Amino acid sequence: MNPFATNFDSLEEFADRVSEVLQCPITIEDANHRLIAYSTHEHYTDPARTATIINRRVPEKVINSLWREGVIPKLLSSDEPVRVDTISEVGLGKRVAISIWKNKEVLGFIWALEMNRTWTNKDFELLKQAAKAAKNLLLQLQIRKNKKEERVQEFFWKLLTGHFTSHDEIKEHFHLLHIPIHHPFCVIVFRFKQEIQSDVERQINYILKTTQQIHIPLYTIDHRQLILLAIPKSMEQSSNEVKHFLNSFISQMKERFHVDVIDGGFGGIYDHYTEIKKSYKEALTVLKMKETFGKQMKMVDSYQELGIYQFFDLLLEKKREGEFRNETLIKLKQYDEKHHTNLVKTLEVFLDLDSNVNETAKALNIHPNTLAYRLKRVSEVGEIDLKNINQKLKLYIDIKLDQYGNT
Amino acid sequence: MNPFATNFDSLEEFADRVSEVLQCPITIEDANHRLIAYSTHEHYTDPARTATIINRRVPEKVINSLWREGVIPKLLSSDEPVRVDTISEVGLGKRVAISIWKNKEVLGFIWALEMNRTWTNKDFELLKQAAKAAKNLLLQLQIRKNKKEERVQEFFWKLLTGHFTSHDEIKEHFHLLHIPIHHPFCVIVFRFKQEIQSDVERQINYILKTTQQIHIPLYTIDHRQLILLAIPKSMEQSSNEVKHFLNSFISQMKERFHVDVIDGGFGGIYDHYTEIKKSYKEALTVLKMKETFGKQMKMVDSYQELGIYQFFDLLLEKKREGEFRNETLIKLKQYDEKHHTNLVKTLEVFLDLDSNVNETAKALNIHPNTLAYRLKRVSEVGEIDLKNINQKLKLYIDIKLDQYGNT
DNA sequence: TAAGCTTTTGTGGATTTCCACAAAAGCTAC
DNA sequence: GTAGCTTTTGTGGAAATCCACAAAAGCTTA
Repeated sequence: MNPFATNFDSLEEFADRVSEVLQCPITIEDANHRLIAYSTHEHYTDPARTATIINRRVPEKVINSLWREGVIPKLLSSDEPVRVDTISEVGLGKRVAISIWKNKEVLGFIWALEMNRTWTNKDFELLKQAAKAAKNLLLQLQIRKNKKEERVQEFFWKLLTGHFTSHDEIKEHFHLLHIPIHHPFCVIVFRFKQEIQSDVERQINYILKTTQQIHIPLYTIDHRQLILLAIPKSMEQSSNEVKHFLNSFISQMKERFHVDVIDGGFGGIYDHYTEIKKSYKEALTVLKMKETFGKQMKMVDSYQELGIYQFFDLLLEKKREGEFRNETLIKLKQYDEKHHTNLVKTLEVFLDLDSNVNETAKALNIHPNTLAYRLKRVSEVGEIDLKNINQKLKLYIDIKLDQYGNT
Repeated sequence: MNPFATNFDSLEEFADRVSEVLQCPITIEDANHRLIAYSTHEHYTDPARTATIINRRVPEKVINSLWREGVIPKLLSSDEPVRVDTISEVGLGKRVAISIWKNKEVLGFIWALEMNRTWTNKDFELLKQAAKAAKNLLLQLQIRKNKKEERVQEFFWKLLTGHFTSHDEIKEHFHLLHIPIHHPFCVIVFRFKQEIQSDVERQINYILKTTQQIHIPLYTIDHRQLILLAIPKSMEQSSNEVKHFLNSFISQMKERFHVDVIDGGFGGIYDHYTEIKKSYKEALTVLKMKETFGKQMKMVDSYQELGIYQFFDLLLEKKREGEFRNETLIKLKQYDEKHHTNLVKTLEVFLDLDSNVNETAKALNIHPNTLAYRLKRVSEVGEIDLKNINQKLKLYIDIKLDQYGNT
């Protein structure tokens, strides 16, 4: 007879019942390792469980360990109980886990601390029955969440498109939707290789809900793009934190789910909620520039780091109107064309590398004297003084702009 | 009895009559040394006169010599005949000159080659009578010119404000107004210290009409500004020619007429007549930037030479909208404020001087090691890598933009 | 006033840059 | 193919830069 066949008023009651039957501490999580319920019988509890209960979610380092050990992949691929060995670095004692399924989707997990006893086949069977019973309880949670989600999505798009005009008005909305928020914040945009389908969406959700590097009160998906509102933890290191999250998100998507994220970028970090739109636009600019200037933008993730490329859009627009003709560049290009030389490219690399002779020669695989000769040629042909920053800068920008314009 | 009391059909006839009476070659010029008429009796003629007749105006080097020798100042200040000695460098033989007056204004000059004879008092008297007689003949020319001038002015303003849309249409208008023109051209703008009054206007006209460095088919005056349409002689050196003219105009206004021209600038050199407006706008931008960035713009006259300052207007506009916040600059400025240091200024000079340590130290009157220390401080405080051109450039531009914005 | 900090100046040596000169290699056009 | 050009690579020495270390000077604060 199924000991979980009765009706339960709450998930807490259910957790206690399972604990009672299996004689061990029980923790129930949703698919994103958020704590849903836990048993309260006084048993031994390991540090991992304590931390989970206090934070109402599983600590990220524990999740990372479970991925590394292959526990979670196993749970995501079958509905059988999985034995987990001690992982002492993260304070995790021996336990048995099982995933809760609905159709082909995992709704959550039940974790049972193993204590000092041997699990019999009967125990495993009971756990499987518990998982089945938990399904219906979890489904009810899901439905309530989905309704709210729709309203939240709409709200986020309004923020991104600048629908609201006052900081306090936005604050009020966050409050009404029970979304905890504070500043400073920024918008992160990821561009995926392919349109984001619902399975990938679930995986994204998983990573976003489990990460504890930064707080993500809102996110939405738009074709190949994933847009997040992110709140870094510290004030000082905010930019680094976001950068770090961005990179770990991309590598986790790749490693855990084999999903290719082409790139990501984030806009300015602001305090005023009306600046969400701006940060969003800036994040998109970062992506655009990274796409155009591949190589040299490799390490750039933020709008701040874009440097002069911040205003390339603006300049390009003017350039299209025929502004900013650069005689020097025209002459150099003509010369290159005619004599099959590489003056422009040489100059570009030289300027890229902060006018460092040695590095440039190395980068171009030429003798330093060859570089010197070419640069002398550049001054002559282009009638330019490379010691004059103004001329130099203008030329540099025009070279870059030229590439940008021709893409 | 006055031998010039009769009516003359043309100025040529008049010139011949004067030549006959005084027994020497006669040349009549307007106030700007344009040839109006000359006698044709076969007499000896010096190279200066020959060149004047062939070009229909006095060669510029001859005019310059006459200024240097004090001849022209004398002619402009009295209606007495002036004896001019040989100036062999410019092929000018001995002659006697007199200015033609109407009220307090000089309308032109009569030049008489002295030949190998001695001038008597009677001869001088005759020359004075000739000058008086020439007055009425010249006035008729003036009136015809003034009417045309009004139409020309209107046309020029239409060009400057972009009233015409087609190159050929403009060409046609030039043709109808009998204004010889060809490309490439550019617009030059001078800014005077004070509003330009009619006496200064006449002096300006004098210099513009006598210069042969570049061709000036149109010019107009607008409060403190003088706007020219200029056509350089050569294709290759066009920019240098305009630059040279610009500087000599300013120094001539100063030396000859004691009129202060604050500054001048010229726009791009273009081929298409519809680009007159653009060149004009660019010339104004040059003046604006020279005003704002005084020192470092000293040698800059053209839009080309403006370099990165070409798009400062554009950037400033964005900056006013709250774009381009530069964390580094903010931090540096805060640090300077708090510790009474000069990190920003030091950095600015360093970047101005193309990151040259020695020159910067010299310019700031500090020890090179002090500079090194300050730069190290800049990297630390501003969290910036001065070897990264992108960061460096952005910071440089933001520093300059900051100054520009605060003026 | 002394202690603790930042800033300036000094010294010396390793490294890099700059420059002039020259030989070698590669292209182009007759 | 060879003469005349441009381009590349090499050598060596003067000048400039970079860097570590340290002393001195200047400010701030208890």
